Amino acid sequence: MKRRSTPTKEAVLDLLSRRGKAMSQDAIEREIDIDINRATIYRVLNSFCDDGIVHRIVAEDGKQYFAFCINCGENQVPTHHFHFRCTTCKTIECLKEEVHFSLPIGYQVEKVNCILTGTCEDCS
Amino acid sequence: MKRRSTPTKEAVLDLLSRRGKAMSQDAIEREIDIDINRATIYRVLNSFCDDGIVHRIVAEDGKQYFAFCINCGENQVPTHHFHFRCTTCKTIECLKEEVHFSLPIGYQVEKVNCILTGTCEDCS
DNA sequence: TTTATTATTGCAACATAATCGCATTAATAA
DNA sequence: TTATTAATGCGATTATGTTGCAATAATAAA
Repeated sequence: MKRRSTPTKEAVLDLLSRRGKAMSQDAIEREIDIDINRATIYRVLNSFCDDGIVHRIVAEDGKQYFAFCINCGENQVPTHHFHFRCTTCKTIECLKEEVHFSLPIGYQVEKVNCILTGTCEDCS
Repeated sequence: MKRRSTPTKEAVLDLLSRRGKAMSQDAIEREIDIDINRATIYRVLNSFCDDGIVHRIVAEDGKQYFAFCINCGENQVPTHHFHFRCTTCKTIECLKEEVHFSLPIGYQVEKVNCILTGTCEDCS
């Protein structure tokens, strides 16, 4: 399925890159200029994830957040880093801090999801 | 509000301790001997969390998992450790591996939630 | 032991996040 | 300019988790 360029996709990607932080679907719908349907936003975000353009973070509020991560290389395998969710300004940002771990024998990792929750610099 | 001992609470706690892994509400409802209402299970689990008897993990499937953690001391401040979610057997277990990180200045952490997802020893 | 207090439970309704089917629209290739 | 099919909007649906309320039952008090 070949991707097509649309105003919706451009607007979402532009917003994510301008914010520099991870955003949830509802935050995107609220803060974006144009009117985009909820399902469409999810579909666009999921396709971005499939293409490795943005990455998905699930916070301990159970919600998905999407980041056009500046720290991450786009096409290279991303190094695993911590994310910080601020409960005050409701944003999630990628930290430079990398996640290091070693696994017991026989365990195979596919995904890493590390969230620190609290108050960020701007809000404390 | 003083806690009371009930068959429901005992059954849930017993199941969690026997499993030794974190379980979601639906897994508990499915695997427990007696018939317990969904809302009740959530209420029991939440009260356990409030009392520090079990701890809550939110995986990257967005669901809450609850563990009567053997590695954690019960009353002491828990050290942050990684959790491993196996997509095959649908369980989450506490790893001994501790989470280490340092934060940028001005950031304050309240919660730590680190999930590794993949295939566990038994399933690989 | 009996009674009173109130924590606990079940049920139904509700809230929110996320997905899906389907018809329509529009981006791109021919 | 036309044909193809990806993208979109809409409504319905699924899933997770919570809440209000009346009924039940665990525990304290008499």
